[in-house]
Amino acid sequence: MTFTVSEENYIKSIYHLQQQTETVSTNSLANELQTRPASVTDMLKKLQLKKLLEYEKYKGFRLSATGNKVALNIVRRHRLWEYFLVTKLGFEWNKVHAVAEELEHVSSKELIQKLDNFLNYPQTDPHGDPIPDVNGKIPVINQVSIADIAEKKNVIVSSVGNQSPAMLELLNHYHIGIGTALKVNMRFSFDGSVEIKVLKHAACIVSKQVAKNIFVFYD
Amino acid sequence: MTFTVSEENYIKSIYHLQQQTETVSTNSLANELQTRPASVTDMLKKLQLKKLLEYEKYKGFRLSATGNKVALNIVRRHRLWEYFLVTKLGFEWNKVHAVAEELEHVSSKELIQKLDNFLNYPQTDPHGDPIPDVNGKIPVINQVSIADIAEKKNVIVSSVGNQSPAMLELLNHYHIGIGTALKVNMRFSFDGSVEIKVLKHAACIVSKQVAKNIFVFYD
DNA sequence: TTTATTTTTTAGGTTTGCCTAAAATTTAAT
DNA sequence: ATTAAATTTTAGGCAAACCTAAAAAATAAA
Repeated sequence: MTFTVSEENYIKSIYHLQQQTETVSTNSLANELQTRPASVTDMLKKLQLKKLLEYEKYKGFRLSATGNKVALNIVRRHRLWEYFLVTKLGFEWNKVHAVAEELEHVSSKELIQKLDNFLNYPQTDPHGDPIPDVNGKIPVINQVSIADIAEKKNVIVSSVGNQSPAMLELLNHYHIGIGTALKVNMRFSFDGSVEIKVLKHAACIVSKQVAKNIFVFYD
Repeated sequence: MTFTVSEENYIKSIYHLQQQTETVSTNSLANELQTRPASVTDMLKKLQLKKLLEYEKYKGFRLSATGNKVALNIVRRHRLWEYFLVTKLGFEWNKVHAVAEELEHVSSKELIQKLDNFLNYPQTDPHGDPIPDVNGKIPVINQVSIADIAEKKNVIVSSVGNQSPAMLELLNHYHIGIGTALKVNMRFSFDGSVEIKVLKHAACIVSKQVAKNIFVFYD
């Protein structure tokens, strides 16, 4: 089965919103896609007809098992392209999203299989997010937010929870990226802010909000 | 200025048809795009309005200077992707067309610039067709068809004029690709067919029609 | 538990790109 | 030079994906 670019965008957005809330609302999806609630309702009907969606009028909705598989495939394509753009073409990791957004809709199965092989089957994209395999299986990465780890521990950044340009700008400023080695010096219980020390750079303090979005490996 | 996928396909097809005939007809374009003449007329009006086309009712049409620039940019993207697919992802050179057809519509300028750099600024695509540079300049490749060269000359295949699957199948069968070294043993004046000898393979005879489509370097 | 507010859906309309059938024009044949 | 045939355009429609404005339903507040 094949889908339009628009359908794929809806499916992908529903998938992402589902990670946070059990069931998705029309308004939140409209907001995510920068479109109108009425347009969302239109598309919901189509997706339901195609058995990609579990949907009852006025009751919210979520992807069906099939819909989920389709979503994972789109996510897979998106993240493989992001990895390609950063590691092969030399894009900055905070500038790949828009381009990957276009590339992900190129549908050739053979293309993605060969791309995956060319990239040597990467496990995560440049933001540290896991790349689903051909069957939609997502590799498990053991990680904790630096808002939650013990002080004085040397750790490696594994991923970043929020990928807005604002967040990425901040991380660049502090010289933090995937793979960066850092240490949590101390945590201030007053507001949950955290003092961190990045190798070869002066110690700095990040807010709890930021800390929650920086994940590091643990075993 | 930005164009829809459909507009880009029309522009590209008009460009290609123009290589053979001075002015393009509605029917031939409809045939090329596997669509109906009436649909073509619709689009012609749009492209004319956007100043991409010189067009007079019932009189045929051709790309304007602007239209030509746009076309060259699309051709550039298409051929860079083809080169990428063959040299990096390991696609067979006769199977890249369809995939490149999708990739060419991804519009990011930065993407194409970085891709070109990554590929090391190739001059020709896997079929030997020249790749226009950022400014639309097409590298000149000195070549002649083997229908026209002297006998007993050792030459290198530079490009193939017809890229239909049928032609590419035939070439694969005779072990002929871009860069293949071969010699024209003799030409039969009766029908213009040509006996050629590919290095390490038995001599074989190709029809005049095939010979006209095999080009080799000369200086 | 009514009433007010917010959310969601329906109704009806637009644009893009396609279609068929019929009319207009050009080209070819008698 | 007419007539016939082929080509091209117009007219009117359809589906996808969006929109606004109004109606319906659900949720929150009084």
